[in-house]
Amino acid sequence: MSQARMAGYRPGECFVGATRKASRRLTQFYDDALEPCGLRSTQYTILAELTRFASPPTLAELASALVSDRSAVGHNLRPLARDGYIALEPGAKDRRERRIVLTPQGQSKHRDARALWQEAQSEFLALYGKDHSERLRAALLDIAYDPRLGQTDPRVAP
Amino acid sequence: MSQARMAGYRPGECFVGATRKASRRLTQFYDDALEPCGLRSTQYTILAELTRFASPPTLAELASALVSDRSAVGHNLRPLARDGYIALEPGAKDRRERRIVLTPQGQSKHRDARALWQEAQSEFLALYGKDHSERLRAALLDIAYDPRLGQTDPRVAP
DNA sequence: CCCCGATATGGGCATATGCCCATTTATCTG
DNA sequence: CAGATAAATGGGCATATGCCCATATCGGGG
Repeated sequence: MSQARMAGYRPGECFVGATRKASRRLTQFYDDALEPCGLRSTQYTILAELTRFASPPTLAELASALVSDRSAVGHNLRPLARDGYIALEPGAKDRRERRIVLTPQGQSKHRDARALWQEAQSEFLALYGKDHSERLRAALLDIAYDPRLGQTDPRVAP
Repeated sequence: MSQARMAGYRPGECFVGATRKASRRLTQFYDDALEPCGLRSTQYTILAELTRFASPPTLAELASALVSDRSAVGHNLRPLARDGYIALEPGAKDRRERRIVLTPQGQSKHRDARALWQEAQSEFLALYGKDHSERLRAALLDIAYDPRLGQTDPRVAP
């Protein structure tokens, strides 16, 4: 939009609006950085989260970690499974479960992507400063994991 | 996920990951609050942004204000147009433009939704405190409108 | 006035997100 | 153990987001 039209504009005061705007801008920033490896921010985040579990998580466990809906995670896994980065294995004890396994190709892709991610991460830190950035991230994670703001998946509610 | 499995889990350090997680949680919080009026957070945000313009904006102007892609905004407008809350009028001078007009029904719906939104907003403020909330929002809007993080729409790039 | 490059938008595709409902499997209760 | 209940997931639908390409229109240089 032109500077003239932008002049009278003031961003709203809505917290979800501000968060979603920042989310879109940052997604573009990280997507640009990850572009050489062919992963989107969401896909990189999923591979990275998988490496944080001691053993392959179920869909519900990964969804909980990602503060996302189980079905959404299920959908998000399809392109990754199609490209061979993850595999879904039936649970050994509970055969309703699907354990999400990072394949060797997935581990390799994660290492490649991590280097690109680190560049974006460092650039962001350089732009906003370590203290400010870390306070901001802590505040965002407080919100993300705050059960007072609502259940991530209503099917889990008591 | 069970407390036992959650115990060993630590959220990542990625800024876009944290922002997207917070975005998903807050979207659910505001969506729940807006549910009685039938609007989603995104839709409420669009109606609210439209009231901030002195005259009906073009798609590109609204997309810029929302830190979103022009095509995405075009798609987002369809349900709102279908339900009669907005209308697209050809630009008077430049007939390539579509000016986005808030209809009387849209203005009415916005008023109803705003009351519900205000409740969620107040509840959020009560949970996180005025100072902390406002600092957080300012930090997020800084990021959202920071051109150093990338163009929102590559078609605008030089 | 006509061509040419730039601009505003639309269509199509892919991924992202979440809801509801159906199916499968586990567990509990009598 | 049979039936009811609960839990884990998948399928289908709708919206959200963004990319690429096509189309319509505008504005400037001959």
